[in-house]
Formats: sequence, structure tokens, C-alpha cells
Amino acid sequence: MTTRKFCLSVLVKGETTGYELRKLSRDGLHRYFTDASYGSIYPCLNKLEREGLVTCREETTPGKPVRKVYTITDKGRAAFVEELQEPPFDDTYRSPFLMLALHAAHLPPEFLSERIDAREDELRQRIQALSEELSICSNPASCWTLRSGIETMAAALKFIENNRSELEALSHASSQARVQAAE
Amino acid sequence: MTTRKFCLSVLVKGETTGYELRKLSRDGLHRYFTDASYGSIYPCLNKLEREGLVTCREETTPGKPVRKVYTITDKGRAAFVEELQEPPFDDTYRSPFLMLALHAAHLPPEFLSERIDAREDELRQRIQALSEELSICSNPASCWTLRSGIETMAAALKFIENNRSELEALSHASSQARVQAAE
DNA sequence: GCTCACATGTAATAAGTTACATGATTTC
DNA sequence: GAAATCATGTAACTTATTACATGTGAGC
Repeated sequence: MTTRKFCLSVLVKGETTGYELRKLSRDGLHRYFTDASYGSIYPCLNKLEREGLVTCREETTPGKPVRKVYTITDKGRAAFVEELQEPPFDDTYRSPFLMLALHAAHLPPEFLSERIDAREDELRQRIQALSEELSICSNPASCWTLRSGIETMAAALKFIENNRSELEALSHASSQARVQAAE
Repeated sequence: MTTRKFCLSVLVKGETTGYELRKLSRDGLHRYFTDASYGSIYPCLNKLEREGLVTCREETTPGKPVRKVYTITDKGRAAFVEELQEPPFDDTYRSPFLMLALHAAHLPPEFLSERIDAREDELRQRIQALSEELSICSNPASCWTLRSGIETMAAALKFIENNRSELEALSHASSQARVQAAE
């Protein structure tokens, strides 16, 4: 159902293709909704077409593959607004990074530091991507959503920057203990 | 793989049962890793036992159902630390709430306000649950992880509190426009 | 008497991922 | 000449969810 809502969410703002949908789901704002692969997007678009929620036309640009451009219908618009109001799912945050933090004392110090660096970089990149999107954003609701993401991730990043040494100390301490035990 | 890592993550800190694992996955810290159902936990524990990563003993308390208590083995401990170091997955945040925010202008104002209230409540409850866990937490890595979650969610909550009126205004404006168009 | 908490498990189903299949054009 | 980008799609597989199946004891 996530892929479906994501596709409709993009389609209400304008026509698009399966290929573009996949790209959108990988960076920027739409990351908050899904990270879809072709294997979920193409079947989903076909289903939406069968249901009459979108129409499809083929665009042939010479020297390029045929593009199937999808456009939402009035029925599709109505269905989307309906589906948005369906029983709510809670927001979920899944963090392989916090799993590492939780077991910091059992991880090699260099490994842990590398992963903390990687997490900081990831956050910085995502914040920058959203900030760029915000700077060219004209729709107030999109701006709101972008700002929400930027501020939340900024808080997450700041916490890591301010407190990473604590975590790294845990890893060092126990790695020292392991070395001494081996002697 | 999430269920597996979650089970091992709990088991390295002490023995537990399938029933307890499901409860842990639904509130507190472990929500960052999974939200597992019996249908994934029980098969997972059986598999871990077959692989020799955990052992199982049956505890019979008179007048209570038999409990199958699982304990991690040395092999399990080693496997977990290995698996933690496997190629990283990015943290993911999936937000049905931000999907609503993005389409605020097409939603009825009362509906939107209700959902914003619900999201604020959800955040307050989760912040409180983590704070309580923090107040009785003795393991430094767990404390770190809890604080990280608390600060990030506090930032998310603050943003909503400070900016919800903007979103609600969008919904009101377009609902007024719809009424006028109908006249 | 009803509902909640304890406690384990399976089967059918849903949903999505990965790898495969194909192929032209542009950029290095 | 190699790699990346554009572009669509299917098949096999993995993973997890939902609903079902079963049963006791405690509190209201």
C-alpha cells in the first residue's frame, strides 16, 4: 500500500513515469514515504491504470526508449484523498545505526567511528538535499514538510556530534579490557 | 533480518521468551529496530535454536502456560557481533503523517487537526516512555541511545507545535474555496 | 460471566526485493 | 571501448502480517 500511496501522491502534483517515480523515491522529500524498486512501481502503475485511477500515453522521443507517461484522473484524485483518510499508520523510524550504538561496547573502536562518520555524512547529505529542494519550493505544504524534515534531522545530527565521544569511549574501554584479558 | 537482529540484540542482554520479545518490540527503545508479530518471532527463535545460537528451556509455573525461555550461546554472541558489522543499511523514517501534511490543502480541516493532535500525542507518549526507561537505565550505551531518541523526537514535536497553524490555515483556505465554488 | 494478560504456534496471504532480460544513447 | 543514464518489465524469492487455533488464571 505504500507504493500505491506514493505513486498517487506524486501523480496528483503532475504526470510522471515509472522511471522517474523510482528516482523520486530515492532522494529528497519522498524518502519519507517509501523507497520503491521497479519491481513494485511498474506493477503498481499497471494496477492503477486497470482501476481507472490513471491514464497512460506513450511518448516516443527519437533515439530514446519509449516512455509511458501516466496522468491521474478525477477518479484517481478522489480515490487518493479517500485513501489518505483511511485508518492511520504510526510513523516508524528504523535505525540500524542506533542498534550499533546500543552495542557499542562490543564493537571494534575503528569500526564504530567509521559508522558514526557515515551516519553523520548521511544526515548532512539528506539535510542538504532537502534544503536545496526547499530553496526552489513554491508549494506551502511541501515547504512545511521539508522544513519539518530538516529540523528533525538537524537535531539528530547535533546529538551525534555532541555525544559521539561518549560512545567511542565505551568501545575503547572494552577493547582495552579484551586486550588485557588476552595477555 | 530485522527480527533476527532484534531477537539477538535482546538476548545478548539476558534470557527472554517469545512473548516478552513481542512486547519489547512494541514499546520503548526497541521500537527503533522492529515491530515484530508472533508470526515472525516464534519461527525466528526456532531457527536460532536450530543454528545453535540460542538454547531453550521450558519453565513450568503451576497454573501458567509453559514458558520457553531462550538463552544466547557463545556462538550466538559471536554471530551477533559479526552480523552487526555486516554492510550497513541506512536508517529509514517512514511517515504517513508527513504524507498528510504534504496534501493538507486537500484534506478537511477537522480531519487534519485531529491527525495533528494524534501525532503530537504519539510523540509525547513515546518521549515519556523513553524518559522513564532512561530514568532507570544503568547501561551507558542504552542511555545514549535513549537520549538520542528523546532529543530527536522532542525536535519533531516542537516543530509541529510551532508550525501546525500554518498547515491548518492551508486546509481551511482550500475548504473555504471549495464551499464558494459549490455556491 | 467477561475481558484482559499470559503463552505458543501455524497457514494463508500480502508486499516488496533481487536478479534477470533487453536495448539505445551519451559521456569519459 | 567502458560505464552510466534512460527506460520498461517479469519471475523467483524473502519477509513479515493477519487471522486462526488453543488454553489457563486473575480481576472486575
